[in-house]
Amino acid sequence: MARKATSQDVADHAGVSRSAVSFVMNGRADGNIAKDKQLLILAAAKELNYTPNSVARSLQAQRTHTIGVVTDSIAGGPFAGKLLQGASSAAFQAGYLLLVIDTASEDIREDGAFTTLLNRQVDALVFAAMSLRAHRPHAAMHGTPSVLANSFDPAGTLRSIIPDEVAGGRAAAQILLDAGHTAIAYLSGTGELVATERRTEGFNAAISEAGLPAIKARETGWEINDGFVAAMHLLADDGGHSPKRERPTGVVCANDRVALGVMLVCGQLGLRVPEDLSIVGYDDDEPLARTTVPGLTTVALPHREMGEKAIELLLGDLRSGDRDQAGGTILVPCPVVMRGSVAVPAQ
Amino acid sequence: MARKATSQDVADHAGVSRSAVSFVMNGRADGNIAKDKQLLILAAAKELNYTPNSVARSLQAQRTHTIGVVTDSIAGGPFAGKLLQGASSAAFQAGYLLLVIDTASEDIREDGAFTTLLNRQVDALVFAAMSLRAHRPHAAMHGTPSVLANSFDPAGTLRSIIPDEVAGGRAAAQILLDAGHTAIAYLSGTGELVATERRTEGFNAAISEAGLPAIKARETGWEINDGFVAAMHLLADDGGHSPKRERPTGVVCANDRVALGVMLVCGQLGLRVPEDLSIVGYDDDEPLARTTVPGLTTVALPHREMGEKAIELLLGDLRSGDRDQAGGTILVPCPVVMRGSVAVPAQ
DNA sequence: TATTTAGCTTGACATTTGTGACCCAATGGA
DNA sequence: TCCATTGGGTCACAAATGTCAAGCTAAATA
Repeated sequence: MARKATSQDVADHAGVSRSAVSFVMNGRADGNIAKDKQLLILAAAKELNYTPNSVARSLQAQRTHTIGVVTDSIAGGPFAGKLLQGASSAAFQAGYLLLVIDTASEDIREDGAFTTLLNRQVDALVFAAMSLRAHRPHAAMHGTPSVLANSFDPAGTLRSIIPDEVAGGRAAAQILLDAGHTAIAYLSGTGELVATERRTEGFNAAISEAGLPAIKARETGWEINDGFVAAMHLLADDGGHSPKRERPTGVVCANDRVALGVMLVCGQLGLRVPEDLSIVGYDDDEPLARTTVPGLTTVALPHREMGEKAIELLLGDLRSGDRDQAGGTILVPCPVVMRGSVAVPAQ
Repeated sequence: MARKATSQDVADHAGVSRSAVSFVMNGRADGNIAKDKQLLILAAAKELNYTPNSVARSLQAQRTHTIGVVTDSIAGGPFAGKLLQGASSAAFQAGYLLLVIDTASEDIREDGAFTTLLNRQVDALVFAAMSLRAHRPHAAMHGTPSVLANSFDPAGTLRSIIPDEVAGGRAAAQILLDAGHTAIAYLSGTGELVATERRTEGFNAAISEAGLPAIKARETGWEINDGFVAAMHLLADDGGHSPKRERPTGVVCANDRVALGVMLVCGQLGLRVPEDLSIVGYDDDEPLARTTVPGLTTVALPHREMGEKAIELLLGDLRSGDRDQAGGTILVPCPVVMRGSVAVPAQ
């Protein structure tokens, strides 16, 4: 394969000037170039299979059709890449490509990442965190269309796209309420994560609105074993020591791994899921939640959608030509994924 | 923030010509530019914080310092992105960035992906599959430095980087052999995957070299539940129906999810891991393998290393200026990850 | 003093594209 | 006949860079 054909090659081949080729390729031919010559040029272009050199085009137009993405860690969690996949495909459809730099959570690298992207003349910037957290946006993000994805600016100067965790927590509770449960337990995870706080807020709101007494969250870790231990305390018969402790018929878990731990305890104790205990997970940790028996009903984190939304927003900016945008928070809903781990409580 | 500074701006600011600036920035100043002017130019560059516009540079040099990656699916498996992470960081260190396009396993998109990347003048190409498989390389990959990662060309015209699955299967067996096990079971997964075949080949070789009788693989699926079911058959006491069936003291599993299923059965049957049964997984499915109790000893797939290796190879090509490379297969070893699920067998 | 030479500096070109300004021929109207 | 208009097409510029060849100044040599 020789050198790529240039517009000059096409012009020579068709016996016209390079400008004529350019006009045809950019849809400005009507009224400038005769119909027959248009066809001639088009034929020549096809024969040499000419496609404009997008580097030269970028230089001239001052637009690279490229969006820079700086991320925490591509391979971090189990849903790693879902956000990127959403962003990538939304961008590609609009003729844009992504330049992704992974800082591996080392803040020192962030500065280098942004200046590298700026040198490359990206049209817009995204900062994406792999788990929801506050993040002060880099200086480079002002003066170029930018959004934060799955993270938010404490100062509120930049738009941020985050999951609607409050609604998510509410939805998780509502799944059980709708099925008719009243004895509900809540394993909340631990730490001061903002996601956890908001989920708990939503959960409490739903319980209270349903007219049930407040439910105290039981703090657990985030792993299978943490769910296992917590469920042991929660479900095992204590021999009648504590007075009239009611065993819950449904439980909302901090994430799907914890939910799996609960499932395992049920197996051990001879409790059937969902007949004896309904379980709701969180995150839609796919290979896990889909392959348990029964499948885990869970509230999904909308990673893919956040990625798509981020790009949509930026493309809007680019079309309208705005340089700097006001801040604001876009909440993306957390859809409920119904599988088989929830049922009507036994009488 | 105004327009980015150009080399002309720096030249004006320092009172010299643009060429002088260019010389200084590219280390060709000695013997061409007086020392004091060099300092002057450097100062001006720093003050305007000038960095060369890499689009213009790319156009001029016919090199974009960009490598195109076409992939099956970024968010496919649980290790999705590890390969990309390795590639990305290796590239970044050398001043290259990655342009990644995800075809979502739809072959129709592949053509568009490659031509898009070619238009963008990428210096090199990678095709990466998320699970090991044969893949006929796209025409675009000839004529530009290219490699296949985690996939191989049936015609053998292109270099491919794949895990050394034979050695991996051998290593899995060897872990148990080294610990002194002789009663070993093998849950092999199912389907005609090339990875499985090679692992089995390696497993059998190790067993035979150890002087043990051949072990028949038990086909299972790939999920937690498949491991659960298989282990039930394998471990449950059948009440003495089959004559003198020896219970294995160690088991090699097709992947970590299957291994988890086996662990669960042990819990149910009251068998302790690793005292009563040693378990070896495969894949190093991280959040899972690390958080079981005990941690799962497993053979890791070298996704990260394959990504790094792919980039190293391509950077070598680019440095040497070769346009087309001969085919060949690079095997990347699968390292053993020792955790707690293997012990010396009980007497 | 004339001429070479070394050191330093700059002008000009090439990379490829899109586009505003321009040119030419022909036609229509005055 | 002359001017203006218009359709059809081209020239030249701008985008920012790297580099080669040429130019210039001052010192050094014959």
